[in-house]
Parts: sequence; C-alpha cells; structure tokens
Amino acid sequence: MTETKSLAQIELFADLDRETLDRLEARCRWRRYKANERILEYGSEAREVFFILEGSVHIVNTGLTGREVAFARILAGDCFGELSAIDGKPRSASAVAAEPAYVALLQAAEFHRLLEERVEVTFKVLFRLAQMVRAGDVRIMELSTLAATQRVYAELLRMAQPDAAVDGLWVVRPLPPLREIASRVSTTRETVARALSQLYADGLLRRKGRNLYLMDRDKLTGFLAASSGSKAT
Amino acid sequence: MTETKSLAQIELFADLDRETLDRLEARCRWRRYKANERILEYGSEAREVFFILEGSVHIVNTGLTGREVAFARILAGDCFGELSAIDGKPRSASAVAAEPAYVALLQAAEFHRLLEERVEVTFKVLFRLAQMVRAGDVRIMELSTLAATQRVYAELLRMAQPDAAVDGLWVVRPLPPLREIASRVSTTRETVARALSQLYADGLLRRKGRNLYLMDRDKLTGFLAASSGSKAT
DNA sequence: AAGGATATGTGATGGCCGTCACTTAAATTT
DNA sequence: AAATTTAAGTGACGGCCATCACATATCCTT
Repeated sequence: MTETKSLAQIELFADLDRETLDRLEARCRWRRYKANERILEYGSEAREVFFILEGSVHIVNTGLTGREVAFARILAGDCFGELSAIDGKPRSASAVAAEPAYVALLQAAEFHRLLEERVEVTFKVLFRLAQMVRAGDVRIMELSTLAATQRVYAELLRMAQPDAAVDGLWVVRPLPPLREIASRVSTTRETVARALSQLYADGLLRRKGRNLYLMDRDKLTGFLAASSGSKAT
Repeated sequence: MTETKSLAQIELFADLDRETLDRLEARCRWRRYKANERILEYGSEAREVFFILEGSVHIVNTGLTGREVAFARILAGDCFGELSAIDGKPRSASAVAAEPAYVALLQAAEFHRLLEERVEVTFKVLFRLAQMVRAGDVRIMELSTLAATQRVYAELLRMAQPDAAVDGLWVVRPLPPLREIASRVSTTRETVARALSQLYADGLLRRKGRNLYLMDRDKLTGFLAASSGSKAT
C-alpha cells in the first residue's frame, strides 16, 4: 500500500513551500475509505475539509422521496467539504467513496488559519467556489429549460472526449452506469436508456463494452437547441 | 434626488475605515438605471462588480426556448457581478433593474487589489459565495425531487414572514406578480395561479390586495413532504 | 372616468416521462 | 461453469403540467 502521506499533490496547495506543507500534514487526520463507504452525511455538524489523495468521491443528496441527486464527482488532488468549513453551517450534501479512497481531514479552524496566512490559497478557494456557483447555475438552467431527454444529450456531450485515434470522433470512457447518468441530470435510468437507444438507432452513438462512441458530435449538439422550442423565425 | 455617493452602506464594506472607503469611492463609476433597464448581459465580457446604493436588481437568464429563469433579487446594500470579477469569465447571467436603481461600478482589477489588501473583505466574499452555492444546491434538489405545485408551496413558505399583529399568521407582502414566482421555481404563471386557487379553496391562503395571508403555515409545510412520494412505511 | 396595459382565473388538450413490470444481458461470485 | 447479483433494454399506462385560448380583474395613465 502506497500511503502517500503528502499534501503536495493537492491542487489547492500547489504553491505552498515544503515547510508549510509539513505543518499542515502534521495537523491532518488521515483516513482510508472502502468503495461505497459514506464519508460525510447531509446535515451533519462536522466541519472538516477533506483532501483526496487516492480514489474519488461522489457528492450526492437524496430527496425526501428517496430520489438520488448527484452533485459532483471529486477526484484525487481535489478537495471537498469547504462549504461548511467556510460558513460554519451543516453539510449541504453527503459524500460517498466512489472507489477505495485515501483522504486527509483538516479541521475548520486550521483551514481558516491557513486562509489567513496564505492569500494565494484563499484566492484559489474563491475561484473554486465561483466555478461551483457557475456549475449550479447551468444545471438550474438545464433543469428549467430542457426536457429530460435533452439533458441526457447535454450530459453525453460533457462526458465525451476527443478520440485519440480517429479525428472528429468522440468517446465516453468509461461509460458510467445509466443510473448514475440519470442522477446527474435528474431523470430515471429508463429515460436515459431510451434516449441512448434512440441515438443508437439514429447512428449517432455506438457502443463497445464500456466505451461509448459519439459519431457526430455536432449533430448531437444540434439536438439541444432543436426539438424543445423551435419557433419558426 | 439623494445621490448618496457613499459605499459606507454596502455590507461588504461595513468594516472598512473611512480612508479606504474614500479611495474606493474615488475609483468607482456611478450610474443610475431606470426600472426594467438592463444593467448587464449574459455572456458579456465586462468584469466590473456592482454595488447597489438604491433600488434593487433581478438576476435572470433566458433559456434558448425563451423561458425566463430567475436567479436572485439583490437589494440595496448588496452587490452582484463578483463571479466574473473573480474568475475572469463571461457573465453567467443578466441583470435587470427591478426598480429605479443607483449603482456603483468597480473594475475587476480594483476589486482584486481590495481583496489582497483587506482580508476581512475577502472572507465576506468567500462567505457570500458559499451561500450562493448552497442556495443553488437546494434549488437543484427542489427541481429534481419536487413537483411544480410543491415548488410553488416551497416558494410561498420562503417568502412569508410572521405577521406583526396576529400570532401564528404569516404574510407575503407584497406578493410579486405570479409570473415572477413562476420564473423562480421554473414553472408557468398558470400553474402558480392554479396552485394558489387550490390553497384559497382549502382555506390555507387568503388575499387582500398585495398581501397574501398564510393561515396555517404548518399545514402547508406538510404539503411538501406529502403527496410527492408518500411510501406507506 | 375612460381606456390601455398588465395581472389573474380557469377550461380543454395533448405530450412527455415517471412508474411498474418483465426480459435479456453482463459482470461477479462460488 | 453454474449461480447470483447488477445492469440494460423495452412495452404499457396514466398523471402532471406546459401550451393555447379566453374571460375577467386590477392597475396606471391621461
């Protein structure tokens, strides 16, 4: 087991000198989580910030009805839990290990002290929060103006990356379980399946194992604007 | 005309000394907007921060389909436009004067300088952003797990304040146009009207001019959990 | 007081999609 | 390889609510 007890790989701390890092590391608690283990519970009173050294984490929330809503997937090198550390309020969502994860926990008070001493870090946090607000805003827009099927398209476009080999071909790799896509765009597994089926039929999508190939990205993009409210103008 | 050219009343600057305030004021541009005048356009490249001295401002966004989505209402003493100033990206939404407004504009560069010099201000901004993220998250949850009618209920509960005279009575005052409520919870004017009608019929709501009385707040709260996914347990 | 703009109540209609119910296919375990 | 769990397609059905269409009502202006 690697046990890389170093915060050097954490993006937020990229510019910190060795000494400060050492001090921070000394003040952290270190924990390992199994896949699917719950790291943090919605509404709880804990205030630590979490830094992911290995693995990745899902930020989710389940509505009164039991429906799961996914907020983000945080990868190694990144952090989560800053909100409560910043404003002192209960956790706004739950966190679950998406895979075995190794994590450093820093007390809110320590985090504050760090922010006071190192403006660079504070600015990075500011930037991060700004991105979160933006991401939330586009999600709200999508939920408000796009139909479920179109939101699935939008999510496909977000996930796809240009294929290394063929030019103009895009890939989603690995394709997550449909249930998860559903929870990201707030619909059901079945609706996602039907949306994909339709795209297979249209020849826009092709699947090979855990790889999903996007044959004509531009055409799919077109599907977003169209079909929803095409006023002839 | 009052022309209160002072930033002293701005919450963000509450703790600043007179000297710093003077310097800031000297660097601001000052502008007056008529009601419904557009202050700032989605996607635009401007990077100023706006401080509202008089009046109030709607932050909105209109989807491709033409549907209006309301994000926030900013009151005098508060600010908007920080996102772009912080991350340098295009504006994430538009701003429209909700009533005649008097506003101070500060260049992003000046804003940055301020943040570097006065950590207290930076922390306030951090806090604000955290609240924004939280607000976005609950909105996403509502859009994902509540039906349109229930979202209207939720918005009513948010708007209502305890009545000064009668104990246990709550008031929404003034009741905004239904179209606006609709745009806050992402539904249509008609659906809001129908939801209210139902509540009038149930005796939960009573209207007098621009005042809307909430006769039984607890019962309405109950409507949120119920009806949507009541699994008999 | 009249007239126009804006706001509100309500019916009718139809499509989207959430829910239920299975079947089939993969993936994982024993 | 068989068995068990998990994932993925797909049909049927029905309810919610967006849309269209009017009928008031209320507010604001002149």
